[in-house]
Amino acid sequence: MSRPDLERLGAVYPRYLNAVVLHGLATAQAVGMGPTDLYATGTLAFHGRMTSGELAAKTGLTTGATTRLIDRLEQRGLVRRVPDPADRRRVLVEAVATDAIGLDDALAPAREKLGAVFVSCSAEEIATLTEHFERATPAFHEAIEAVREAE
Amino acid sequence: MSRPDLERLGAVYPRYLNAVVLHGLATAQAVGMGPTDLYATGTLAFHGRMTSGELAAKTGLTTGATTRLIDRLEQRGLVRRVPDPADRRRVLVEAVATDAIGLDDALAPAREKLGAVFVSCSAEEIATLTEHFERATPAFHEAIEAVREAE
DNA sequence: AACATTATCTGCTTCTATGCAGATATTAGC
DNA sequence: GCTAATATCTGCATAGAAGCAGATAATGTT
Repeated sequence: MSRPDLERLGAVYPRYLNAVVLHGLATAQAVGMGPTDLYATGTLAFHGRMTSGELAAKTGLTTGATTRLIDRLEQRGLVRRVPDPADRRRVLVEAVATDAIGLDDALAPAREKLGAVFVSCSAEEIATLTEHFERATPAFHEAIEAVREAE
Repeated sequence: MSRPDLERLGAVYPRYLNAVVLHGLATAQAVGMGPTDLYATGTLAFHGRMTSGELAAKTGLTTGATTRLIDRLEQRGLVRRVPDPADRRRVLVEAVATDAIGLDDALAPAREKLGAVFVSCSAEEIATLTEHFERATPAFHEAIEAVREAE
């Protein structure tokens, strides 16, 4: 953070991240689930099919806890267990494309407020932001792995 | 989301938010606290002094649960209770400027990976990003309030 | 001065996520 | 085919967060 323009970013960015995570926690509470459950569902939706073990690795839970996690999600109809035909020990888990939980409603305020922020941007700014998000996403995932390994 | 450039953003952004929140959860776990506790501490650090009641409102907890929250944070030396001289029923809570918990270490990977993303940006792009974060932060806080009220 | 209101704290209870260790089922290696 | 390794599941135990209702203390209101 030596460049002068990065200075200001260094002050703004932590507050921003704090707000994003707090919003995530509030959203989970609004739909009546724990944060882990909600964001594991997101992970499944974005990543696609995944074995129980992979999900355990991504969430940082033990395999036992992950079984229970999947149970909870399945009970709510958010997720489906599919036996892996190639290896019948394994269970593939996939997100169901239904909002059985009112997540859309819970995210409505964020969509509205953030939408307003984005709409007022020029096409060029949107391009810059989109590219940033695209690059930041894997960076966060790598950071997650690194943090978990550091224990 | 009608503009063509917003289309792509709409696909990228949810994944990005998911990654940010997951990283927040992993960080909390790494420092051995619950997500609420960690991000309440952040809120205190950024907002400055705050009464117990205000903190309760910001976290969405009851006042009783907030008392316990402050107890936990105080025990870890992250926070200090200061009696309000103007109104002695009230307790002001303020963040202590010490990293008694290894948060800096836990955030190191994110700083590194994200730092790499930012450093490769032009000054103009950094300006765009900084401005966006500045505007998105209050938007998220408003969304949090809206979600809480909607219950 | 008496009463109502507000702010925080405490005792108690509950709920739920998680870990751990062992069970079960399947595959892989020799 | 027998043994070892792997993947998921189950039983049990625990810890910890959070709610609720009542207690305490301070302020404001008439």
